[in-house]
Amino acid sequence: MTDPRRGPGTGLSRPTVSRLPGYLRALSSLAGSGTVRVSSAELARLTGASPAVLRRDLAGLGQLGRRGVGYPVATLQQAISQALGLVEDQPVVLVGAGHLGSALAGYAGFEDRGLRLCAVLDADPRLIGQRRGAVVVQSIDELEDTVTAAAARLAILAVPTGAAQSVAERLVAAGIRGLLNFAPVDLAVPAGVTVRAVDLSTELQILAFHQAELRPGPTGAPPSP
Amino acid sequence: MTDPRRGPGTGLSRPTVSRLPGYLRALSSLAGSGTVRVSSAELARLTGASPAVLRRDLAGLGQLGRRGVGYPVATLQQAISQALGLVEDQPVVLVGAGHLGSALAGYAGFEDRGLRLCAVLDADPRLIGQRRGAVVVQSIDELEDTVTAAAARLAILAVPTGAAQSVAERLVAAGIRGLLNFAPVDLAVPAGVTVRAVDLSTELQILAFHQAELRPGPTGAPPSP
DNA sequence: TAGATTGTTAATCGATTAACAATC
DNA sequence: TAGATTGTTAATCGATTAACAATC
Repeated sequence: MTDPRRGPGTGLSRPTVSRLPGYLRALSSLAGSGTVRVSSAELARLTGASPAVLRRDLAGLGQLGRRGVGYPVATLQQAISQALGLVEDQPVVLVGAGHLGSALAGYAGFEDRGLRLCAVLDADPRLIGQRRGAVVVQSIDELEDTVTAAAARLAILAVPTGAAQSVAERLVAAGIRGLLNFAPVDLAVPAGVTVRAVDLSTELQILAFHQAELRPGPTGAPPSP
Repeated sequence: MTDPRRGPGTGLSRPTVSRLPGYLRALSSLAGSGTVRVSSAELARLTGASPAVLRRDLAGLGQLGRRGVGYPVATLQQAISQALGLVEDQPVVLVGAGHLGSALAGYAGFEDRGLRLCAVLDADPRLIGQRRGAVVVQSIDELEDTVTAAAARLAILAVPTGAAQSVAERLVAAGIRGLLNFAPVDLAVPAGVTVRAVDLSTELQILAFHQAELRPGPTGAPPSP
């Protein structure tokens, strides 16, 4: 056994975990329109997954569907929320109240999705005291106290590139275990801490490849839809 | 042959393409500090990839390194830029000049990374004429003309969820082939168009799983770093 | 020459797909 | 019963890893 990356008990692969939020979103939409039951074929269509992958993913969460019938929407929502650790709202600390941080704080989907923005911090004294979403901007000096008080394990980093690494280190030292990094830099963190990076350039560069790749090939006829 | 997803000539796998921007970023940093040569071990360390994956990825771009020596930084930058289709700056259209759109427009790394923000569009008449980054906000009525005039194939969608699908359709009809979607909705697009989605909730929910997973297991002792 | 490092091959690992028996 | 749909198995596919020969 070299690297047992799977968690204790939960036998969910990385790709499976990355698809669960998408299922959850589609299920919320279905629930919102009063749908109580859904088939793997329908949910797959809504999320872009294949029906086989979907059934396999869901089978990993327990005996949720009924053969010949489908899946109960509410049960599925509960099971996925539980698997992701979102049964109780997860407190999230946001560092950075600039343009990007403000936009993220205003995101209207935290509560609905098992997340709760519990604090916004910034180093700029002029921003302290201003409203962002449902909270008031605090000084970054209060970082450690805030993370501890909220028992937060998730944080969003929307600070200038030059500050990202040191703020990340303070967050981790205070107890943060999952970091969503919007600064264009590769953070170094200790084992046991997960970083996900969102970088505008990276995303656009990947898209650039795909659009460049799909030039009309040597065969003259363009592919029909 | 069922689904030849690889492009004409360029034999780059999806995971390889998604790693190239990271290499490019590390190389820019190296070049900035005057480094002219780098080994796969060092570049791997900087980007978090394994040296073997890195060499394999780069081998797909041509004969770039020299055995016993390493890779020339400048040559590598050129080769990756070429592979991604960024030798000439790619024009990018941004739709949405609200909080998020404004933050994205202010992103200071477009030019350095082979991208050029060529227009910002919004439906709100009060925003039209305001500066965002290096450009002035135009009416969304000019969407088709703008995309055509710039020959843009990449666009960023930072509009309200309810508007995302219809704006996406207009962009695609005007010639956009790669869409970076910040709205929390699964866009339906025709074949040949690539969508990448950035969703705050999705990212945080994935992080929630990882931090929940890493609870101390049944064995008493916490894992040492 | 000796040491270093790439490019490449073969082995391993893991995920997806297709098919179908179980079961509602 | 007949039709539908899940849960699961086996086959396929693709990526990563480890090792090393080639070569600077």
